[in-house]
Amino acid sequence: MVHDLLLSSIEKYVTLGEADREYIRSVFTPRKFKKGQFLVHEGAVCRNQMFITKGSAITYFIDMEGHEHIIQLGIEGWWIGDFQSYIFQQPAQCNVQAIEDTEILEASYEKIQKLYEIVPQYDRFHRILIQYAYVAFQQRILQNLSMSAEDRYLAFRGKYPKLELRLPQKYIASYLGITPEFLSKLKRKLQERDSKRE
Amino acid sequence: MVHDLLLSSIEKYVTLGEADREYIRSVFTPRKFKKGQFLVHEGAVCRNQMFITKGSAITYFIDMEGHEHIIQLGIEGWWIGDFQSYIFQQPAQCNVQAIEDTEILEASYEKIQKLYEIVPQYDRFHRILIQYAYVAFQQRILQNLSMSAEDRYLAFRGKYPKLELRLPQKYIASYLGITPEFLSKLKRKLQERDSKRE
DNA sequence: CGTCTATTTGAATGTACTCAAAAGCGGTGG
DNA sequence: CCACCGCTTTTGAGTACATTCAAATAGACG
Repeated sequence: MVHDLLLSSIEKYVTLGEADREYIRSVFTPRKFKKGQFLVHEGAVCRNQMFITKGSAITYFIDMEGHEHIIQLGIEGWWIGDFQSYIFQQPAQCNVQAIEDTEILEASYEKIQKLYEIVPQYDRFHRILIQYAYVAFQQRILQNLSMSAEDRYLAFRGKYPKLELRLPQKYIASYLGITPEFLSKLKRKLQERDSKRE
Repeated sequence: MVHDLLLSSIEKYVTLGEADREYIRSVFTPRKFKKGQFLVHEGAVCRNQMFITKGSAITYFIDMEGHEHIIQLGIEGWWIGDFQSYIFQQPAQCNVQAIEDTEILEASYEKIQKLYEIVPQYDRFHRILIQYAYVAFQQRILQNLSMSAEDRYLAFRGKYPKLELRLPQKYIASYLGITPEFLSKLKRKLQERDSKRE
């Protein structure tokens, strides 16, 4: 039911027995957030592993000039949180906020530690998850270093067509590392180019 | 002797017994590279975990315009390689190259898998290493998104004063995501500002 | 319907890049 | 030991990509 998306997401990477599934279900509890609510506040410790089952959320950082920069964004089926804060159980540099009305499954750091012991496959899963997250960050650094804003936007659209439609443009701009104004101009330029082609 | 730096680097994060140390020593074998030699070639699989005991090396990516972009740089006491290629044992997108005459300790993927079983503390160590690497990438993304080239350069100098002195400027520029010409201009501007202050 | 926020548009500006050329530096061979 | 070669760094002029600021327009929500 509620946990199906979570379990199938885990089982993409590791094989679980029915007992494992049952235990994982017992560890993760549902929670709802209204649009705009905070899943994690800057300065607080991110105490939970959080998996989105409905809606969407962003993790962002506020720099010294007060500008927001989105590190991570996610919709249902994705993990969200301040990973850095969670891993080291230290105060978060980032805020995590719901973009739509959002439902998550969450489990505390302590419960996850225990889960690792009882379901070693989950331990393995978590490691794989970190590795993928690491690789995703590396790709993002490479893109930021080597591609223009236009190319990054096109790559984003290609990779996450669903997000493009659901998230406000300003968040996509922030994720890409450009201003919302410039993204708007980029989009117009691309549209003009498209219409000329016909 | 040769393995001391490696062991003390591991023991910063986990506690080892003498038997553990002995086994780790047996797994890692030394290897030397001349300045300019490749530790890993693009397209080949990065088969080894590599730890620098002397010298320095960079991991870089070549984009479609033929420009190099440095993802990672390291001197003695640092791990180096194409982590993505190593983790998934897939062909590397990157080259890894010695900047000075360099000596490393290396262990194959298979040997490391066995090491995980025999020395569980090494398993734990490796996980911690990935977590730190992940966090470092996140910081780098944040810096690229929120800071000017000048601020990034100053942050780099503050964080890695040793590297600043030993590596050619063009590699530092590439790591920071700017052209060598522009870094040269930045340095002059900073010098002029310093001299005025006196 | 009115308010609040998000998006679009335009003009002026700034940061960083490209290209080209000169200067510096290190290694190598005569 | 010096001269030369190749590579790195510096410098300058012109340019491009992206930002800032301000204002208008469009959408979303109560």
